[in-house]
Amino acid sequence: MALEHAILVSLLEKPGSGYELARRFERSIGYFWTATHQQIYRVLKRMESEGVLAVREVPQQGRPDKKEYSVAGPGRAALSRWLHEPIEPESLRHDLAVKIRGAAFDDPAALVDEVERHHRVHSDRLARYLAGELRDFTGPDAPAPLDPGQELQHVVLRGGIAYERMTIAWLDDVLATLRALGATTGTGGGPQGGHPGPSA
Amino acid sequence: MALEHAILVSLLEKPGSGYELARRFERSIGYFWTATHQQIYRVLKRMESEGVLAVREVPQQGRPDKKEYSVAGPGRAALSRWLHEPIEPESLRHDLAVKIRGAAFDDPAALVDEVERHHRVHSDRLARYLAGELRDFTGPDAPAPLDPGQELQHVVLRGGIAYERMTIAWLDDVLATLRALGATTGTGGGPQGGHPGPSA
DNA sequence: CTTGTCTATGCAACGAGTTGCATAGAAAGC
DNA sequence: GCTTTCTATGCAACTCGTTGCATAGACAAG
Repeated sequence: MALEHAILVSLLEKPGSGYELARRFERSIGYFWTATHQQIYRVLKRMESEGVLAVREVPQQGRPDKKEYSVAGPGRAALSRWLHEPIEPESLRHDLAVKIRGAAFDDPAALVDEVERHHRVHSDRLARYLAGELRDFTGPDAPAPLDPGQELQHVVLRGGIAYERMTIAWLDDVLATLRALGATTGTGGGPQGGHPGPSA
Repeated sequence: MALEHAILVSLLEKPGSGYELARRFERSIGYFWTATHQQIYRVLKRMESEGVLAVREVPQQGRPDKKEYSVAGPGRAALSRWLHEPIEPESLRHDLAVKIRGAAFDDPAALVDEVERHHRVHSDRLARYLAGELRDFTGPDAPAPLDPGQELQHVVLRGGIAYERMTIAWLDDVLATLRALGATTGTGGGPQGGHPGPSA
């Protein structure tokens, strides 16, 4: 399980509550890992009971108290152990690719809108990543000599940027392919809807 | 659940047994989806009981009998319905990225071997994908005018190829970053092991 | 003649991840 | 006054996915 380790890394970068972690997982850590608050609370509780995390009740004003978690000694050791273990290289799980192959048995043109929607989502993500890069690493307000932790965060972010750029280029390829199939008339066995391609 | 839909697509492309599906999921379909045989058998059973698949017992010689599944009418309809529903754009789950950020709290140089191993795995995958592309789509033995189903399979494969190329380039970036950090001496707080960088 | 590999299917148990719901005070907008 | 939004935590139920194990005949290598 890597959620555990993602939490360790995030808490080492900065201690925080389950709620704060959940928000980080929507932002920076979310570049390469996602988790809901339920999952996070459950795992935090387990990790605390195992002694890898320490908790501190922090009373607050104008908002509910929070439990601030930080990494205890055994947690650091557990992370270090994991870092020295080999892990399986990832394999993709891409629903959209399943849909694209499935379109052969339906109307390929009907997928154009969906693919365009994904294109917009990935373009937005790319814009956010690039803004984050400028803010934290390459812009004038960024710290001049980055420390090792920042260098590593930056290279991970560059990975996210490369991923989004690649995906956007591929979606352009998919759109061109779908439109070419539509132009030479559909085939599979599904319905044929005249579908004026929206301006790309 | 998209495993169900991946199975429908695969069985529409060609009917087959659970075992055969499992092997396809290691190859072509595996470019964008993975599943173990357990998962596949379980889901096949459920889909059959729901009437979306039809089974046929096929006796064989020299090997155990098999159950050949094919898509029934309701299965086709279910796939069509799914194709017209919007799906969530994917989010990454990249363990290696977690490790890279975690390396800030350990010895960054110790990760070089691991990253190089991933580099090799992705290079191998790329080579396999390119060989498959030549065999099925762009080589002299490939069918001259591709039918729509093949065009769509090809664009999905091009996605796999683009993904592997992007990943390999990023891993090069990661290696350069790790080595640069190693050269200027480690930092995080972890152990410092002299670690002669293996030849790139 | 034993070990290992390949085809082929399956159960049982567990762990990971999602969805729906509940609570509760504070602030902000209508 | 009412609804919505934000912070903050959590339970319960469910589905998805993985791991370990079992069976069983055929075939190949040592």
